[in-house]
Amino acid sequence: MDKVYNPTLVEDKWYKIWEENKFFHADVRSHKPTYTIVIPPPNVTGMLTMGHILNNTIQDLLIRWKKMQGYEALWIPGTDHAGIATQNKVEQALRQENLTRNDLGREKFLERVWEWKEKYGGIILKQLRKLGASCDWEREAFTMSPQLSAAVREVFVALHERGLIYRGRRLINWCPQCHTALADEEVINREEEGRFWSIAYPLADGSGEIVVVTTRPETMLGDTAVAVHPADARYKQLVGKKVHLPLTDRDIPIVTDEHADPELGSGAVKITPAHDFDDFEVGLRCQLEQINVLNADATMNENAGPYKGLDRFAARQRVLADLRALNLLRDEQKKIISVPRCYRSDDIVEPYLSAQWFVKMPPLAKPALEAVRRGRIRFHPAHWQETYYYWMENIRDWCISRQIWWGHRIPAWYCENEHITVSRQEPLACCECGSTRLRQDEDVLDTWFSSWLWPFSTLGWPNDTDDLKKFFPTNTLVTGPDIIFFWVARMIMASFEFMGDVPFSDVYFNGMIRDLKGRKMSKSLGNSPDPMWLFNGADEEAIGTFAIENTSAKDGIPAYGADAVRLTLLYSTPLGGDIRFDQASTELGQKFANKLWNASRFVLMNINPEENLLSIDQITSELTLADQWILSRMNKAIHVIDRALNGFKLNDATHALYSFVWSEYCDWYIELAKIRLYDESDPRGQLVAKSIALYLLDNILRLLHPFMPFITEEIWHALPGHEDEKASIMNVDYPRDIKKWHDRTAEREMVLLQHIIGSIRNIRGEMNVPPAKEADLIIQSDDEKIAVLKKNILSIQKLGRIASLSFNVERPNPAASAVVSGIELFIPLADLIDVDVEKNRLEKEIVRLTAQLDGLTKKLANDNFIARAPQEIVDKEKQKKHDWETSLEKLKMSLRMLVRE
RNA sequence: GGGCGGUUAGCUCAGUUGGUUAGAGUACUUGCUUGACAUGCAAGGGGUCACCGGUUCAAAUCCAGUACCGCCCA
Repeated sequence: MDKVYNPTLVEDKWYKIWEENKFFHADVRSHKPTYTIVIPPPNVTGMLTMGHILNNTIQDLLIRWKKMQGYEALWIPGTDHAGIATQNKVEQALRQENLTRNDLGREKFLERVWEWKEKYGGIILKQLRKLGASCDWEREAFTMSPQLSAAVREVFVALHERGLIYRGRRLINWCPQCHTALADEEVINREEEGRFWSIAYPLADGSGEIVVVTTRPETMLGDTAVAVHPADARYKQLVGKKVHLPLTDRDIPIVTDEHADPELGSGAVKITPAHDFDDFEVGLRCQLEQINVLNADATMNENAGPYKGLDRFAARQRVLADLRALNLLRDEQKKIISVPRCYRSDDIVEPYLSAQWFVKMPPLAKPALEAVRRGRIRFHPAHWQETYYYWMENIRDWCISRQIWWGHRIPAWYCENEHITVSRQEPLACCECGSTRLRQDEDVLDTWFSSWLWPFSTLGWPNDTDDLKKFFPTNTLVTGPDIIFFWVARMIMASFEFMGDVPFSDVYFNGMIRDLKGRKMSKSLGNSPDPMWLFNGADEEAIGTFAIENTSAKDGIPAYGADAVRLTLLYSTPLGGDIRFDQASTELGQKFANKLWNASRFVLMNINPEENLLSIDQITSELTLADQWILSRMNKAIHVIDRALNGFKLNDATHALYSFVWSEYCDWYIELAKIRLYDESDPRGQLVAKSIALYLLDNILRLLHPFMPFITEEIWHALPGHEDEKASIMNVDYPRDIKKWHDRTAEREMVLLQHIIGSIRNIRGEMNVPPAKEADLIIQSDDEKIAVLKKNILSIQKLGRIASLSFNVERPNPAASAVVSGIELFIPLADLIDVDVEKNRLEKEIVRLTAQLDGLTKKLANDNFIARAPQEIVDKEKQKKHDWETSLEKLKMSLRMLVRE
C-alpha cells in the first residue's frame, strides 16, 4: 500500500467492477423487504453541478446503507426530456447552419432532437457514475421513452374522461422568447427597478380628467375601462361616465370594482382584461371587452393601431412620447417593481390570452394534502409542510400545453367543426360529428406532466408489472425544496389519482450549495467548480476564470476523489440547511480518506496473511481495558449513527463516524495497541491485539461504506479473506449495535487514563519538552484509583513518554504538578522544566478554577436552587464543588512548594 | 404586505427533552521526521452564543419584541 492514498487509482476500477457484476441491480423476485428511491430526473441536456452532487450523494448513502441492512434496495435513474431546454439547445445548433426549426419542419426537427439526445444527452448519468452512484442502470428511464409516453397519454385521457382536464381560452403566462405558455410556477417574480407612469385620461364630455398609474404604458392600447373603488368618494360623480382613451379612437367606461385600491396612487386604475391577471377578473365581473394588443412574439398587433408591428418595449417608448406630446403624461417615478420572468429564458413574461389545456387541481389536491397532514408522508425538515399546505390550499389550475415541438404531443384531435376528440389511439373519426378529417393538436405537454408520474411510470405503469407490485410505493425522495410545487406536490397528487396511494413515505429536502459569500452556485456567476475537477483534479488552465476568481484554486484543484467530496458534503450538510462551500474544504474528506488509508495500512502491515487470527468471541476473556473501551465506544457510535440516519441527520452520523475513527480508534486505540503489538515476549497478546484491531477495522469499513464507497471497497479487499474480486463490501451486513459490548466501567477507567495522559502531555507541551526526552512521574492517590492505574502503567509510560513511574512516594520538589479527579501528578523538574513557566502555568490554572468555583459557590448558596432544582442536580453540583475545592487546595499547595524553592 | 428559515470561535458549521468548564473542522501560535499517516502527532490561544425584555432555582436552548441576512408567496 502506498504511503498516501490516491483515489484516481481506485475509483474508476471499482465502479467498473460493480457495474459489470450488476451489484446495483435489484431483484424483483427477492424476498427481502424493499427500499426504493427514484432519482429526481435531471434534464437530459444537463451537466453535473454541485447541487446534483449533494442530492445524489445523499441518495447513494441511503441506498447503500439500506442495502447493507438487508433490504432489496432499488435506485431508479433516468432523465427527463426537458422540453424547452432541449429544444433551445437544438435550435441553437441549427443556427450554426443558418437554419430554424421552421425551415426543417416538425418531423425533421424532431429527428434532429433525437439525434442530439442520443449523442449528447445523458452525460450527467455518466458523470453520476464518477460519484459512485449505485443506480440500477438496467432500469434507466427517460420521460420520452415509449413506455413513459404511454403513461403520459393514459393519464391525459383518463383525467379528461374524469373531467379534470379541459381546454379553455384564458389569460396565461406567455414567454415571447420561448414562444410558449408557461405554468404559474415557471414564472419567477423578480424585484427590479421600474417606473410608475401617471397618465391622464380626459373625460369624454370634456369635463375633466382622471389619472391612472401604470408600469406598462403600452398596454393602455388594450384598456377597456377605468376602475375606482365603490366606496371612493372622490370619484362618486364620475362613475358611469366615459373617458376618452388617448392614442385611440375609443371611449371607455369608468366602473367600480373592489380591485381599485383608494390608498394606491390616484385610486383609479386602468383595466386591461387581456393583459393583466387582476384586470382579467375585473373584466369578467364588469363584463368588459377583452382586447388583445400583442402578437405571440410580443410585437404589437393590429389592435394597437399605428403601433402595430413595434416590439412591446419600442411601443412603450412611442406611447410615452406621444402621451408627452399630448401633455397627458403627468408623472414618472422610479420604483422597485415585481417583474415576471421566464425561468428558462429570463425574458419578461406577458399575460396573454389564448386557448390552452388545463388540469383542474383542487380535486387532486385534497387527498394529497391529507396524506401530509396525517403523516403518511413525512417531510424532512418538517417545516416545509407549511409551504406545501399553503400552496395546496390555494392551488390553481395547471396550464399544461406548450407551444413547442419537443415533448408529448397532446392526444386531442379537432375536426373541421372544432369538435375535440381526446383518445388513447389516433381516432378515425370525430367523436361528435363523425368527421374523418381530423388534425391533431399541435401542442405538446409540459415536461412536468411526465415527471409527476415518475414514481410509478418508471416501474412500468400503466402496465401492471411485477416491479410496480414489488417496489411501489417507493420509500424516500431526496430533492430540493425549490421544486416542491413543480414536482413533489404533483407526484403526490398523481400517485393518489392513479395508484390510490402515496408515491413515497419520506421526503428529504436537501439544502442548496452556496459559495462563501452566500451566493447560489451557478454557471453564469462562475462561482461553482465543475464537480469533475474535484474528482479528477484540474490544473489552473483547465479551470480558467474560476482560478482567477477563487484564490483557493489559483494553482488548480487537486484530485480529491469522489469519496472526499462525498464525505465533506455529508459532514457539513445540516438537515435541509444550505451549505457554504469552498472547494478547498474538500480537504476535510481528503485528509480523512488518507487517515483511514494509513490506519488500515498500519493494521495490515502488522498482520501476516498466513497467520490465523482469532474471532472476537474467542478472546472475550482476554481483553484489555483499551479493547473493552474501544468496543464499547464503537457500539455506541453505531447506535448514534443508526439513530442519526433514521432521522435523516446525515451530518450527525458523519460526525460520529469521523470522530470515532480518528479521535478514538486512531488517536487512542491504535496507539495503545502498539504496546502489545511490539511486545515480542507476549505472542498471545500480539495475536489478540491484531485480531481486535482487524475486527474493528472491518467494522469501520462497513460503517463507512455508504459514505465513502470506493476507498472502503479497496481496503476491504486487502483484508484477509476478501481477495475475491466478485465479493463486495456493499453486500455484507451493516454493523449493528451489540449491547453486550457497552461497558461503563471500561469507559470510566479509560477517561481517567486519558485525563492523566492529557495532563502529562499538557505539562510537557507547555514546557516545550521534546518528545524524545522522557520524564519521571510520581502519582499520589487512593488505593482504588492506584489499582486501576497500576494495570495500565505501560499505557501511561508509552503515551506520556514517562521513563519511570512510582505511586504514593514522597512528592519531589521542585516539580511540575497537576490534579486529575483527585489524583496528584508530579514530574520532577530536573533539567526538563522551567520553574517560572511552571509557576505561571499553575497560577493560570488556579485563576481559572477559582473563577469557576466562585460561580458554583454562588449557585449553591441560593436557597431557591437547593429547594427547587432536582435533588440529582443539586447532589451533582455539591460533589463538583467538593472536587474543585480539593483540586484547588492541591494546586495552591504545589504553587507554595514551588515558590519556596 | 403575508409565510418560513437563519444570526454560536477569524472562516464553515454542530449543539437532542432547559442542568458539564459551549464543541468540531479549518485558520493561527509552539514543539516534533516519535517503527501507519507532515494530507501527520502533541500542546496552546481564540466565543458577553445578534440585540432587548420575559419565564425559570437555572436559558445558546423556551416565550415576546427589535435589527440584519436568506428563501417562498402576493
